[in-house]
Amino acid sequence: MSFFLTVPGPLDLKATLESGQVFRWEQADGWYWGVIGAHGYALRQGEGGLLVRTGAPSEARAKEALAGFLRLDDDFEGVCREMGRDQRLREALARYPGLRLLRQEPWECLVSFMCSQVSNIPRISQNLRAIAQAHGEAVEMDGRRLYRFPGPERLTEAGAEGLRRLGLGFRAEYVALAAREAAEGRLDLMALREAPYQEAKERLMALRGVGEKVADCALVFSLDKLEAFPLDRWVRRALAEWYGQGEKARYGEALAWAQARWGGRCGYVQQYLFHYRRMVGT
DNA sequence: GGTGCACCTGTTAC
DNA sequence: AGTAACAGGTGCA
Repeated sequence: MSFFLTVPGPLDLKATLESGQVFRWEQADGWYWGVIGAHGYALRQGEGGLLVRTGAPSEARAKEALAGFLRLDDDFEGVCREMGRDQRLREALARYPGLRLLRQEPWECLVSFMCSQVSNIPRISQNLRAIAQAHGEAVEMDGRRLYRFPGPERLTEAGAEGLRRLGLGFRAEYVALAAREAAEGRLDLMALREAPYQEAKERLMALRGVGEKVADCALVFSLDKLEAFPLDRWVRRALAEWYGQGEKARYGEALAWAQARWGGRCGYVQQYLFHYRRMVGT
């Protein structure tokens, strides 16, 4: 099935899918291929929206899934107007209009950022593809084989050793432990969507291998906590160079500074600072 | 509570 | 081509 998805406001598909939020969307034949929920999708930039091909059962269901994934329920243009009051963000917005935050599936998102520590984007992608290919359910679409991300039960079976063989290194143990907690019902990620920021963050940080930064990534990219502000090397560099903040400031202090300044826009601001600073180069 | 080191291994930089 | 530093942090002494 194929159709056109009208999107209000700017949407830059490439920047959105390649700005380090998601790691498994791949470009081929001029389309971006990936899985949302149980179905395969191919997306392509269009004027005023996206060209969509999908194996989803109905157009209505596909549109609903895409609206959720792309966070079309956010007032993106309103957020941009507010961000535009800041000099640096205005530059970033001019350069990358339509860079969106995504609403990912929490389990894959958590695993993604557990895998991200002291790694790099090519390797993170490789790790996640290896996990999906080895343990995920295949989804056929238009002659391509895509994979769903395996659930906690399956990754519990795979175990730390199995994950290590896929190249996760020391992160394998962390993922295996989190998988077990989720599979046994001690970790309910979906429930954290309803919990307040601080409470959800504390639950995540109780997991081995999840510190403040990884927790904030899971919170902002999958658990609807747009006040989260993941502070990685790039964002710290941006705050130091552009806002006179100490690059070595304690996480909590830098976070408080950002939240006081940007409030519920922190998620979007972080994404723009990260992407812009990374594109500017070292 | 803060500091310094180890952790797997693919990329990247000489 | 080969080698060393570095990479979207975190746990632990």
